[in-house]
Amino acid sequence: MPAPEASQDTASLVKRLAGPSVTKAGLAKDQTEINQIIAEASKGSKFYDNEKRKDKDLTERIAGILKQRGDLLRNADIPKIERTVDHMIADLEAHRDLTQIIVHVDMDAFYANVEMLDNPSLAGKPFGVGHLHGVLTTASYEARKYGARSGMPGFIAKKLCPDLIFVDMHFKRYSEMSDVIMAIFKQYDPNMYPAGCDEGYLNITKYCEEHSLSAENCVQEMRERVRRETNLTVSAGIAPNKMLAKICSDKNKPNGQFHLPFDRNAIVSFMHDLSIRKIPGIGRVNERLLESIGIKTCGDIYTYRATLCLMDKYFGLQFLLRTHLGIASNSVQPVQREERKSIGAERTFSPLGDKEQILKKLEEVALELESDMQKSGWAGRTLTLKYKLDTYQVFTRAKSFDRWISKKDDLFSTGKELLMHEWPVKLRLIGLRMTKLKDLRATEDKGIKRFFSAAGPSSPGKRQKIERREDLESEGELDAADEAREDYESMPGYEEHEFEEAGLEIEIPDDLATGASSSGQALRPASHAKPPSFLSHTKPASSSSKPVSTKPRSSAHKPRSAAAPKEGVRSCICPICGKIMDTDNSGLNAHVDFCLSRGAILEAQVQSLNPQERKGKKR
DNA sequence: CAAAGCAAA
DNA sequence: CGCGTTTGCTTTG
Repeated sequence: MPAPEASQDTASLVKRLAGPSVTKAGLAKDQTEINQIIAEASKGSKFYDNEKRKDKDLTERIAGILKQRGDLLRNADIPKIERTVDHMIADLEAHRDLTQIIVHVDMDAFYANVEMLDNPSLAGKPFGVGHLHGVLTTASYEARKYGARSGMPGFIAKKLCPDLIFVDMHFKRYSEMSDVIMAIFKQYDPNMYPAGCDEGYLNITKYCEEHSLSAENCVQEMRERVRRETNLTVSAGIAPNKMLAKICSDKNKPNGQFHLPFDRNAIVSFMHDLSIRKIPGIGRVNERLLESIGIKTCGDIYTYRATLCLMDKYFGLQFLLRTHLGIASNSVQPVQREERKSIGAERTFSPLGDKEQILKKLEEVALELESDMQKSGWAGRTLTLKYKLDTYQVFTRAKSFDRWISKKDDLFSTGKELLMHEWPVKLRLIGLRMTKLKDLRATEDKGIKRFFSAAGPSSPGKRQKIERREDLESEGELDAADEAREDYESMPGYEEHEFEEAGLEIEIPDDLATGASSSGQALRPASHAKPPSFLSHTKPASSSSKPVSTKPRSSAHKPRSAAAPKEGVRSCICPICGKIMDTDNSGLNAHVDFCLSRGAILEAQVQSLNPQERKGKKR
């Protein structure tokens, strides 16, 4: 037993080292001991030092937040604030929608179980999919009992479970099986939303109606079909919205399902004792931030509502209130747009300091990116170089162009240019990412041209976007925009499934129609009720914290490009400058881009007038 | 616009 | 022994 560190709170560091996917388990009896072993195995490494540094940073950040909390609470009219928040809650409650039956389906230890299918001798044995020298993508349930988990480095998993067997990955197989199960799910909801290759969301309201089935029987039947046709098991959660369904699918995993009563009180009490860490969107950092002010469970959110209101900028009051109430989006849609935001490639290697060797890696990455971009038909205007020092510190350097980039030579030379500016460095990872993309395949499907070219939809590529917005009025929840990616042709390398709770695409508040504007809500910064993302650095208290100004300051806000314009064909108005134009969608987009970047540049310039000197260490 | 950081699959 | 990859999004400068 290692003696407690002399320094300070070792607990948070030990927990951090355990990795991000420690959440549920329900398996390993003594997580503490496991965490100790992990910490022990990591000690002395550069990775460990880096985690230690991050942990210290976070601890300091928390100290700053707590200090500010003290200042704010000192001269605040708590009862009044609480009344205000209670109004917000009533408002949210008034919009609760229990009419839709949402299901989250999640394959059990997907990769591992597929491997077991192809190699029955693995049954009952502890094994992990991955290499001893890499990280596990999945661990069999047997292995999980020892604390081995996905995302864990092989050698640590081996330490926890000496008999652990390492099994190679077979993406082709997983993808194949994925197609099979998705096809089954689609029969229950043609609009289902696949969230990765082994899970998805369904709205089975209609199916149940048409087949006179209860939700539970329906899901039971669906799971049984999957098992029959693939010999794989799937767990499911049934609830009135995606967040709840996601949480529920984990409740009786593996090979089980959980049905949450569609009842307000049942839901709120379900949330009451639920750890905030189970909420999709709340990760390790946000968990610690919330815990620092006393919030461990969703029930605690209500207890500390006044504090949260006062510190909305850090914690995202709206999001947390909805979480506390168990309210979230219940909109399930197919994968509604190919609006990809970025495309990139990166690679880790044993630390290198030699220029030629590093440039070689960069070239490989550039080549890979070019190939990917070509394959999927993209070009971009901003290239970002990412590099990780041998100390595990990560940096990014970007450069924008006035033309579209996609060729390897451009990628490489730009990446080199950006990198040379940082020289000398010793790296363990290098990567390139293109943003501000242009869809090379979409140009002629868009806008008016589409009316003339009755060409076959045969292109092997992607679908076009399908915007639709009318349901904005519909009431209840509604996502502003569910993201979705797709073609997992060139699949990444890992997925991290399983038992990690993992996320789901988060729900999106959409302050528009819902709550928000109506009643007098105080304090409503442009803070989306999105997931939290309450990071931000400690900042001076800016005494402006008066949650009592019954006026939502909505106007002075930068027009979020995504929220406004839709498929325009004829004349449209630029949401930024108001100019009226006759152009198609891509024309408008180009103009909007221009407007936005013009504003951003101006802003950036203005701000850089008073330098801030804050660059840090590096080297 | 550029850079850092969080989260999720 | 040697702790991954891809994407999206928010915040800060």
